[in-house]
Amino acid sequence: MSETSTRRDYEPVTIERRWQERWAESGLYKTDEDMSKPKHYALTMLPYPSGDLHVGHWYAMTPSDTRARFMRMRGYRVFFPIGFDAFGLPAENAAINRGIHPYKWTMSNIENMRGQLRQMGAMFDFDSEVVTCDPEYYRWNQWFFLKFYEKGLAYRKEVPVDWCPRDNTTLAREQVVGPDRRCERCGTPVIRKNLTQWLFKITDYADELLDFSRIEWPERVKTLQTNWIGRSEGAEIEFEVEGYGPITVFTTRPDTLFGATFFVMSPEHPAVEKITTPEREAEVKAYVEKASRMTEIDRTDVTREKTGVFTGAYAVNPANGERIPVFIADYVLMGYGTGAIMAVPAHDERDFEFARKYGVEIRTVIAPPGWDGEELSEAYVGEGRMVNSGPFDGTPNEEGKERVTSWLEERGVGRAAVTYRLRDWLISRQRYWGTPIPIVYCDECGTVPVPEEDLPVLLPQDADFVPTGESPLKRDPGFYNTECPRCGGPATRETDTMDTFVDSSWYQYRYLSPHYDEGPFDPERGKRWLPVDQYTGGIEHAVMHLLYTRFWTKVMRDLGLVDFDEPMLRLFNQGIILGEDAEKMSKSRGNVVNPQEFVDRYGSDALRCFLMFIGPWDQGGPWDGRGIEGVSRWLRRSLSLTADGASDAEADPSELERRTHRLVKKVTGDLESFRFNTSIAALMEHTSYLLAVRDEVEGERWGEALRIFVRVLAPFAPHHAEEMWAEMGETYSVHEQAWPEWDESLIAEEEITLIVQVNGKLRDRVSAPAGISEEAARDLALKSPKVRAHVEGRELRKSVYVPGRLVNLVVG
RNA sequence: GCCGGAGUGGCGGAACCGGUAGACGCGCCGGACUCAAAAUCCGGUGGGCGCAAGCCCGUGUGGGUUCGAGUCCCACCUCCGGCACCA
Repeated sequence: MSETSTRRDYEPVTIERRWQERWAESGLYKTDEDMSKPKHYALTMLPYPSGDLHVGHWYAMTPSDTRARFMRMRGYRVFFPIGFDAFGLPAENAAINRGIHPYKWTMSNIENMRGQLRQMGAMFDFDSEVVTCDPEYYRWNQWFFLKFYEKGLAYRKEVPVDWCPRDNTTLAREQVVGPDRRCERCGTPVIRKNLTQWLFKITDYADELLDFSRIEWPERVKTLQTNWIGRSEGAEIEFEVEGYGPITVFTTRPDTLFGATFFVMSPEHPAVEKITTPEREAEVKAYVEKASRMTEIDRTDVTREKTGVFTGAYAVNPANGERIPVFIADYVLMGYGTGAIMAVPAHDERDFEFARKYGVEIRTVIAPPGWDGEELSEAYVGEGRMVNSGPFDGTPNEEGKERVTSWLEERGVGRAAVTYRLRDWLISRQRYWGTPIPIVYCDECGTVPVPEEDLPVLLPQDADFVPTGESPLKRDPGFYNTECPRCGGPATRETDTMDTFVDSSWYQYRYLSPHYDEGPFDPERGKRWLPVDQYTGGIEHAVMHLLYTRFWTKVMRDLGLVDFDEPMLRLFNQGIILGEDAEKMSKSRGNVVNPQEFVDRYGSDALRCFLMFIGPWDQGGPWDGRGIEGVSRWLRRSLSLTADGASDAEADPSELERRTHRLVKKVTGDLESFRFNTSIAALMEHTSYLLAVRDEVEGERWGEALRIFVRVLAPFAPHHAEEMWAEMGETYSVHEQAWPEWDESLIAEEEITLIVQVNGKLRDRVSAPAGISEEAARDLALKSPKVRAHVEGRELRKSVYVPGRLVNLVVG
């Protein structure tokens, strides 16, 4: 029977289903607990249960699976769990639109997606699955909240918050994106509100979060987080405001203090009302009023002309005792530093613009190179020597920063200070579908945490969850009204729920023991598996999830729950898979690729391999519907390798061996560094070679070469490799086989192709023995007629020899 | 404006340490099989000149370093991502 006729009815879907069943029956992917092996905790970001796995999930998860399988074959015990990030807005919105309860909607989606995940053929250990909307899970969100509260890391405060008018809830600052400040979820521009909200004190960890020395993460993420935290070093300086008292400013330029010719406060600064003189009151009030009505977008528009009003008050510059006018202006933000600044127009562009407009003195105190004493035509922000600065004249300004700071310190009017851009994490959400915050308010006892033993505070099933701007839980009397755990008197519950980023901040710990009920995770399991060795997921979480989970782990360490500092040692960010039109996939564009269609037609392995083949994983790229055909063709062709061939043994056996070992080396190196695309290219190339020599290789050697090939293929195309392995009569399962080793000495070739260049230009390729000497190589090169044509009649000045590769003849 | 990243055939991409530019795949062209088509298989495929051997050009642009540059350095252009009145 010819190979084409046996393969004509090749049906990947049938084969794949069969193996998936066999794998499940035999428990092939139950987590290996053999403690004699080194551990490898591989984690892929958990999906939101939106209903169906889209091609983006495949793009994120199947290469992660390939990597995990590779580690398993290399002798690690691998933990590769999966779960569902099940709280959040889409469930509620779907519920509102279709009248289904969010719980039902979410659970049926999860059920559906579990099946789809199995179809991927990934080695997920489904026994460790976590569903974050399960009380068994969110109970521990509440437990953590109480621990944070005890440590003073959870607090409630009236703060200006970003409010999404469409989703009817507050957002964390990280969840407001773009220059026009839109909601990260729905794209609606956010508005400002003042609300009393719960926050987590992530700023306590700002400095530690800037330290990436213990993790191998992409530079990109480290930079994004560093910028987001935005550490600025400088000084706090107290300015005495006449008739009021000291007001503190923050500056990064204490060296320019002598040039502070005016003082500016944010319109929201609490002292504004008190310092304003009666004759300026009306104007100041009007300005404050106007500023408060302005949207955040207009307020922070850099291109807007600076405005402000004089308060009538004067402050004293502590450096030189000069009286300087106090203004309010909306370019000073209450949310950064102290909400007040010393304005140095000569050395700050904003202050310069303001001073020009309002006729304030612009006094140079840092001399630009070659400065002749005249007034500057624009702010000079560069380096220079201090001038007009009393005792500091002549000091280089960088040195001046420290000297002025200690001078202020000695006089008790200033100190070195650090300010961050990072704000505390606002976790309150006015929505139903989230973890209730375990706090009770009692008239007698005030704010009372729910005792640990009363957890979980269950989310009521029958609440009316339509959002109105207030938490739906407030309208549920059964939930809202309760007893004070302290005095037993009547009390009410906190009705806000937690940001869903709380759920994903620690899920990697819960996976270890999803049903453990004495703590968030079983410490014994933790010792075996923590921390996560390799995390994979999208870059979009750089300053949200990836920052929160680092914060969370540091708090867990300080709570004595873990003994390490970082949750994930290594991180790899995959790119985004785009539509065929190279645009982001979206329903409105109609360019969404449904993976199911391709699974049904070509099989999971073809889809997996195609997604890995498309390009570098961190780059993403457009989907190419025809490209998958090529991958499918390759897999089908490779299947015929297992059919018996003739055994005339004509092919060069060392060539087969060399290529096989070279393949192992190549794929091993590529998989170590996530280069799936070139791995697949090498596998394809090797397949073509094997097909070409198949009838010319003696049986034993052929079998050995093929066993290596199939094992190397296994992480990429797990079903396909399993099928080939079985057809070869090998014992189940290929996925329990060891990753093949390669022998460097077998890779080396005896004959090399020597490149011959003349003046750096390629002129010929000649065959030469591998260890050829420089002299011999040069002589060989000079014998080539092609080379001679370029050398003849010219002087050979020198030659460059790269052993085993090339010889370059330099002629004049 | 500031901070990252990237520009290579018709397309996705490869070239990992400065040493054969374009691996692998798609597409396209030609051939085999077929009554025919699909599928499959074989061959070709950066551009220009040439019958050919071969020669010249070619990795966003311009310069530089080097025996040799897609790769290193300088300047610039374009695109993508992030931040942005942060004192």
